[in-house]
Amino acid sequence: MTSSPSGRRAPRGSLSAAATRRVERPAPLRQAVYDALLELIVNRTLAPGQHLVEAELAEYLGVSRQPVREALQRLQTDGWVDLRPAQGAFVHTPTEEEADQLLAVRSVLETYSAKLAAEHATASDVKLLRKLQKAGEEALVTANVERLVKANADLHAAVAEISRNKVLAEMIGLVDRRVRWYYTPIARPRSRDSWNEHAELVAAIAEGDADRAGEVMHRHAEQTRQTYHDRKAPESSTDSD
Amino acid sequence: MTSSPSGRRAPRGSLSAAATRRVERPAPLRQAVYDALLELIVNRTLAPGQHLVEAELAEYLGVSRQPVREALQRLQTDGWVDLRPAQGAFVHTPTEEEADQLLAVRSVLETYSAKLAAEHATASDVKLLRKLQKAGEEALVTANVERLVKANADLHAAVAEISRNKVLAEMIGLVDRRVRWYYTPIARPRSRDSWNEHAELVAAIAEGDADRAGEVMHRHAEQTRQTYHDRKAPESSTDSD
DNA sequence: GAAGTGCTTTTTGTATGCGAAAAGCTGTAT
DNA sequence: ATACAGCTTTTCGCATACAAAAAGCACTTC
Repeated sequence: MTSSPSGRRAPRGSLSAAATRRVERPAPLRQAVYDALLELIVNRTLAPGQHLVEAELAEYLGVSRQPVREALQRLQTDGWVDLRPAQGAFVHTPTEEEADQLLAVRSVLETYSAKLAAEHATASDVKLLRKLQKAGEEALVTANVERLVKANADLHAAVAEISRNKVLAEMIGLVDRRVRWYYTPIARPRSRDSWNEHAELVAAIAEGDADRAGEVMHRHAEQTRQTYHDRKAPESSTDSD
Repeated sequence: MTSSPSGRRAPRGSLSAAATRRVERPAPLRQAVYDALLELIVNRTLAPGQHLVEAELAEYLGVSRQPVREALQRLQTDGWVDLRPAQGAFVHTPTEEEADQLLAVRSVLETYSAKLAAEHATASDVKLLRKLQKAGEEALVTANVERLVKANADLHAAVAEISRNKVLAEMIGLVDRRVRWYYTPIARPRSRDSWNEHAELVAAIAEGDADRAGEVMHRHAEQTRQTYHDRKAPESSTDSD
């Protein structure tokens, strides 16, 4: 939006170094556009298969085509849209096969992530996990789907973070977001079990038991995968939460 | 089976369906630029840390800044350059930590890939693997480093392909290329052992022994990782064989 | 009436232009 | 001589302009 240059003055050397938190960078417009489009895709405003016309998006977002183009191309490499050579961008249509493949890869990555997390977790890490676990269980009580999804994502992201492998964490982030996109419409039924498994996982990490953490996470991921397959049969029209 | 979703117009009855090879698309310029820049980075023409000026690259490649920009941004998401907000692109400088993390992720992904490959390999798949194995051993004899690196990449890519998991294969492709970038300078010494392990891997896949294939690949990947660490400190490792 | 062909419209791909931010340099004052 | 301030240069980020390709439509023809 309007990023008015509100007198951001470069601090002189006289300022305390600790407080000199790198002032927010001009925030590249393409990033904002990327976020906006991703949000529109994830919440189904832009339907799978839909043709995305650069000019339309540009006008809708109030920017020129250039940032839109750049955002679309990054969306492609991240698997959200298909960019056909001289034809433009289409919202990616997830196939059953692809969903399963993503879930399989996720399972492998998350299992490894859990193992590493158990090896590296500090006391404060465990504290954070317990906090997230609690937040998830609270969301479970209120049956707020949106909060549940976020709590789930936060916990998994935290585990990935604690694994101390940035490359791994980044990959998990990408895969998880796409899995969530496919999975959200049917996320409700498994929530209870899912959080019980999470609790088990946190316990294993707290004990520093890598093998057990990996095993629990593997079971958790495969369970999710199974649930996806079981649920896939009934074509749900609109699930309201 | 998942048929083509929508509107793929059936070819005229008069045309042979098999021969209707989709004519090559105009080949977007950004793709050519991406490939060119990646090549320049991998072969060290563009050194790590170097500042890449759009205008210079554009002139050098004989195109305008636009395709260069788009290529640079994709290079960023793939981890080859760092795009600092208002400052431009810099060739990514791999850290020791990052290399190890990549090797770790690669190990996990490739292990899973090998397992799947053992489960899905057909007779012709095995034939292909044996051919690639033979090509590698020949390259080993001629001691042609470039050919060796390519043969190695081809074999691993083939295994990923045979796993029948496209998502996995794509990820392995990304990770492997970066690993190779870090690893190539020291690729020579381990070639012999490496190809012995490859032979073992192919055998396991041919037998359809998923556990063994996974175990062999895991050992192979961890060995590579170890070699990387040993080599990094230019100790007098004398002969590794 | 149906099929094929050529034209028009739409949309992408590439190039260029312009403003702004950051880095570098020079001159001056202490 | 050094350090700071202000200016200049460089380079990016975004907008716009133009050309080429593809899709859609209407017209013609058999």
